[in-house]
Amino acid sequence: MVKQVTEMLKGTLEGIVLAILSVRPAYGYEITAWLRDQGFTDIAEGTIYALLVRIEQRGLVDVQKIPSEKGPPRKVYSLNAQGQLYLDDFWRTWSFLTERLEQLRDRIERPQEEGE
Amino acid sequence: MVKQVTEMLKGTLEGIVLAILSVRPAYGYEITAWLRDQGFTDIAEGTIYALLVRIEQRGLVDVQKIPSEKGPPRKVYSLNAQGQLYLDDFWRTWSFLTERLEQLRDRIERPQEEGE
DNA sequence: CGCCGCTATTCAGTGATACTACCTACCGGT
DNA sequence: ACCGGTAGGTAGTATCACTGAATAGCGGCG
Repeated sequence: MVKQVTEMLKGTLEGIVLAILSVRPAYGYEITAWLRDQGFTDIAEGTIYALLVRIEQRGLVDVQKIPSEKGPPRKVYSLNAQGQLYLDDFWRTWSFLTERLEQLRDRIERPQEEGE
Repeated sequence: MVKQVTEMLKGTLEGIVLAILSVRPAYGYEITAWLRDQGFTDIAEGTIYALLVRIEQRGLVDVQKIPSEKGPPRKVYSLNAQGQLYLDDFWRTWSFLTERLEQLRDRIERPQEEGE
């Protein structure tokens, strides 16, 4: 029943990853693990990698291949200037959405103020 | 460039419409107009109708055909018990997402507290 | 040595959702 | 008869996340 989060993540997950990369560069496996840690337990492995490929192709991130002690080399992504602009847009869009949703929720909780 | 809202609406728009219907019953044309009014200027006409068909088929709303003075009859949708349960789930999922995003934004704005 | 587990990435196919771009239909006014 | 506003509907497309794999490097255990 509750696959809502899957659909709600569309468009948002991208912003989340860019936001993570704005804190510091990271690679796919690391990001996935961190997200699971934060409670996004149902984010599939492949999802993050596909997303990273997309944002790389759009030129929002720079990539560096760095050898790992244990396993194949890591692709470390870092946010570039264009990515930062896109992230700013993301936060604006997100704020717009949250404001509208908050208004709706308020109206539902206080039906007498239905003034419209 | 800024089609972010389109992707971010996926999964969210459904909740928004259900939330609107929880305030009072409404019909498609009315909902679309209201959304445009609220700043969702790029929501296409057809989108809402398709969404209403979906939630009706899932049994989240009840439908009543009511004649209009000007134009074809309206299909007035109202949230039923199952829809209310689904809406509750939506708010839970939404809260989870906003909390995570707020945490992320806070961490970015205060990078010295990166403690993790 | 061979297998397993962990790290790390990639990919083809599927499903859900919103958009584009239309079409149908009812009504009143010119 | 036509047009604009009201009202609903649909086929095709694009995007995005998920499923379920495969590939590859490395270390440890029997």
